[in-house]
Amino acid sequence: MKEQLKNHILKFVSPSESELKAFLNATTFKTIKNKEYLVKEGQYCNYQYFILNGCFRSFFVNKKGVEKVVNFGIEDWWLTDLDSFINQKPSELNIQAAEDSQVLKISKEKLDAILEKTLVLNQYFRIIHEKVRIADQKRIQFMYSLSGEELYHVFCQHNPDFVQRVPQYMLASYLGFTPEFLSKIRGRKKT
Amino acid sequence: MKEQLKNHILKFVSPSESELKAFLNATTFKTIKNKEYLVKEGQYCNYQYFILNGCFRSFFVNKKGVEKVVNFGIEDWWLTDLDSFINQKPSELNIQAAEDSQVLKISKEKLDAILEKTLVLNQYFRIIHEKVRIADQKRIQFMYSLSGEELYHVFCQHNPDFVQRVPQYMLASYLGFTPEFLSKIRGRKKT
DNA sequence: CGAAAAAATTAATCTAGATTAAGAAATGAA
DNA sequence: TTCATTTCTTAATCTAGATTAATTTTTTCG
Repeated sequence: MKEQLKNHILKFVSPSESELKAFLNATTFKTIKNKEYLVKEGQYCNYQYFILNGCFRSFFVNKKGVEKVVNFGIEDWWLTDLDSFINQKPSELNIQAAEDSQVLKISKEKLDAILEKTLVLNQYFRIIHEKVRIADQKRIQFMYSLSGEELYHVFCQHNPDFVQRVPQYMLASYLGFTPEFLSKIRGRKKT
Repeated sequence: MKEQLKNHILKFVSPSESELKAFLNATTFKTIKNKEYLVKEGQYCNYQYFILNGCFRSFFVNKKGVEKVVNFGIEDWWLTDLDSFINQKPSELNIQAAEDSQVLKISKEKLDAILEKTLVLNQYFRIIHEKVRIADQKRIQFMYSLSGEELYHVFCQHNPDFVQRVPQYMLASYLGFTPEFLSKIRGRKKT
């Protein structure tokens, strides 16, 4: 199943056989059942996770005790609490499986050692970061310019398959409103 | 003035003299007056800008014709419209000086050529991206959990110096509300 | 300096979405 | 196949912040 990560890397950069092998060997396979946690608030997040299949949400709990979904992750995405991972501090986020899932994980020590000396893998992760930043930028732009109802419809158009996969209340939270309001929207128009 | 960029790079990575020189030589100096544009919506953004001094805002204009400030940039920050720069498409953002400013710029061609072969500079930009992603993450978390009033006070606490430097209406836009509302907040409590 | 432009304030009114509270459906485990 | 848990819906009420519009203050620059 490391083929899948290999293919993902080859989409963006051209490592030598040995560079690729060294990296893939540094990863380990893990299975997670729906509702189980990859990372819990307060823990140190010492791994970066590549999702092979399944689905995750990352969320935090606000002062009122409400869960706020910050992100989703699906096949072929890298997921972690970056702040915890990079700065070695307790995580403010939880990362929880939203389906039975499989991931490859790599520890900070191993990743650091590889990034210390391998050009192509720095390129790979630089490119991944660029892509995420562009996506986040788009998301902020949407959040700044669309109403809740518009946000929902745009999200459904862009991710028609994905909408089916997570409960409505997670989607509502991710889009920045309450499940009751999402329900109201869905009552208005059929999408 | 390329000393400043050099020092910034040395904070994060350890290039050889020649790697450093090659990179610095690829940058060119530019002065911009307050209100002038580095990037305009619709243009291709072929440069990445390192701010030596001064201040910039990036914004887009929403459907209703209202300017939405997406980000600010100050000394020692890299600034660009990433989507336009990376994917070579017309920019959706404007980047405008909010003070008389000075920058170093590097073209996409030159940067690509350098990143093609230099480990340390890939590390440098990877680290920059990591930092920005962590900051963006924090920002999204704040936006999801704080009221407008709280957002404003937290922002003032974290950036007391900066608050003086930009007009209130830009700050309001950046925080996601109207200048009228910001004015109301400021009327309530003194900060 | 003084006029014009840009920025900030104030106040009245309005609305998208929150909150609260029940009940209905769906899912799941035993 | 049933009981319990989780998820979704509906509806009434409430509020943070938008909108509009007029006024004042500050900045700019000839």
